[in-house]
Amino acid sequence: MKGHQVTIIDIARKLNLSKSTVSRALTGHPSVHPETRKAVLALAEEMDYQRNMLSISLLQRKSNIIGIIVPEFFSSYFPQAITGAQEIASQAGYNTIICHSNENYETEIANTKMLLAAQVDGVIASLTKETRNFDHFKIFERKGIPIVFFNRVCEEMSVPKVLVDDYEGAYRAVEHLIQRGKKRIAHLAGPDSLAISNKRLMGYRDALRRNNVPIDEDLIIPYDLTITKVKIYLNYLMQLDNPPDAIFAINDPTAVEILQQAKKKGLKVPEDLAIVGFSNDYVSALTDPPLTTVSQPVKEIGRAAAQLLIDQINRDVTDWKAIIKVLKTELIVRQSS
Amino acid sequence: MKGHQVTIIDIARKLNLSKSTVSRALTGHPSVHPETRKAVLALAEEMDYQRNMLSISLLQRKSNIIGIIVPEFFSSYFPQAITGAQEIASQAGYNTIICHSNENYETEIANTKMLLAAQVDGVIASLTKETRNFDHFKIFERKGIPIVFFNRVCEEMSVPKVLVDDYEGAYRAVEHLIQRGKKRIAHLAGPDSLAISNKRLMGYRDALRRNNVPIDEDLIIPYDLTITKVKIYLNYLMQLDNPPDAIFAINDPTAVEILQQAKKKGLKVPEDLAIVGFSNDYVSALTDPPLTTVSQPVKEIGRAAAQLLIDQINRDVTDWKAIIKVLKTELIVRQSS
DNA sequence: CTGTTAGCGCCTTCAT
DNA sequence: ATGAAGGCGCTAACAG
Repeated sequence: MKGHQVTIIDIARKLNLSKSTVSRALTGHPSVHPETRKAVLALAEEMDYQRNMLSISLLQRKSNIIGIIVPEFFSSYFPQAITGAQEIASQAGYNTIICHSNENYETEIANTKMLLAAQVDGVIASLTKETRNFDHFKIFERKGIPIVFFNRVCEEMSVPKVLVDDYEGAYRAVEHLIQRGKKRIAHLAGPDSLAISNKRLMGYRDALRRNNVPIDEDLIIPYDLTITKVKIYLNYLMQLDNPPDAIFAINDPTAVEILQQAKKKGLKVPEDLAIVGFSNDYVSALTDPPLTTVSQPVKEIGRAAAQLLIDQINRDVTDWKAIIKVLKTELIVRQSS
Repeated sequence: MKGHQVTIIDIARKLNLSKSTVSRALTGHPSVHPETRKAVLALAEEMDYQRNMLSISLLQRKSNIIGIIVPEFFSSYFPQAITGAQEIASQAGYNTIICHSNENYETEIANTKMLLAAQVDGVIASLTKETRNFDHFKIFERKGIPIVFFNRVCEEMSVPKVLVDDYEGAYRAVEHLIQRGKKRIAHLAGPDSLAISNKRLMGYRDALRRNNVPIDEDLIIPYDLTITKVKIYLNYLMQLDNPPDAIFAINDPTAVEILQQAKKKGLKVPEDLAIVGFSNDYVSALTDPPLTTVSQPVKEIGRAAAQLLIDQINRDVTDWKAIIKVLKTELIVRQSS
């Protein structure tokens, strides 16, 4: 934007026309002489004219930008979800600004401020594991900017959300381990700040309870998703008097790390220790042995979130609908269990 | 942006001040009464006032947005590179708009048009495997908008680029296979539209040549990076009268797929077939056996690209420098070779 | 079919 | 220390 930008005025001058006529020709307005239109379009092309969205956004009070905030970019989950969201957004004429909060609450706040300043028309977000206060998200609501959460959602805000049946998925995963004959099933859980952690934990508990497997609180370890800590918890678990014979992990990166550490300890998977993850990340099919996991339709989640958001944007603030969309998971049984 | 946006005028009215005074207070201009400033800042806070970047961008003819175009989001490479780039960009006060071309030439063109319309101050790009014409990128140069390529760079444009020593990396990888006693080393190469394909291929050839291993053109297969085709090529190779005893793959996803398919065929890795990849993706350490690969400092590549871009943005068009930064790779030997 | 005018929200002269 | 005026690039309303 440093060199001289070609504007409508440049074209108007060269063609001896008014700005408005040029503008009309460029925007496909019907009432403009075919000859004039042709001349304008030809010159615009020749001069590499490009509409300045900034001014249009300012004028129309609509930026056609959607902000997306995700906590990390490490697993294949969020990149995939973003891909789905962008697909729908760009079809609807929206650009996207992607932010990662890097699992950091302060960064998340900074991201929301930035999106606000950028005048986004809507926001799709998934929380950091640290987020317990939601004021920075509530500002959007107050300003009439719709927001949609997915995966890591804000429970206390009544806005659209896209989820999977975490409880169900966890339940089936654990029941599967029981059917495999496992009696001491541990759960490496997520932090209790995240609703998905709690839902998966509930699925775990209920699966044990209904199958009359005693619940041992020592086998339930909530952790902060810092992958390097997995080793410590695995050591702890295996040194119990009555160690687990299976672990259900909150997500695939965790399961993969358990697997690596278990192998290092000389444990046989699944004989000594069965492992089940959650999400069906790209890696989970490639490990040795391949990982049993609960798959979710990640791209579809992104698509759904974008669609719900665009619906909200097109609706008047007064009839916003807090639709909660729950997608299905599927248990994928591989050789780690 | 649908509800009423709080503007400087709103604040001015409530405080019985002029717009300019409020603006000055907000921007930290020195010549404003401390009392006034305090009142303005307090009210701004209370009203959730947020500066409208659109108008500022329009006025200053600088959007503070950097566009990033990458071909895919599937391997961990591009997400990681983007993370590095955003780190530097946001430190320097730039937002980023991320586009994926999805390995599609037309989409790449659409992306560049969009970034142009969004008035980005600069662009970081990595080409699709299909891109052979670069007019859509040259427009940026012509308009005085700097552009930096990384990984998949445009050879015919004299702009900053960030690369790794692909030739070196490939050379060392192949030499390593030779040292392991392999005699028939195949290369699953990338499409010749990409410079990195050719450089890695040259490294492969030279390593064989200098070590007096005959080059068999039948063992060199350029392909379009469509992962599903790997199976076909592996079948072809293994059915040769004199099949390969090792394969050097253009990248890790390819190597991982070769590994999976080889195992399906009952081949022992590395005894029957050694495999080496390129990039040290997250997965490559987790496969069975873990993959030998050439690692690159991906995040650092992203950082370097962003830094070079910001340097260009801050320089006058007349003294843009086409700095080419080459980062080091490192051979990581694991059990697949 | 074309031209004129006004203004989106902000900052920057220039004036007081 | 504060105000008033102008304009970034564009479109929409109102005139012909």
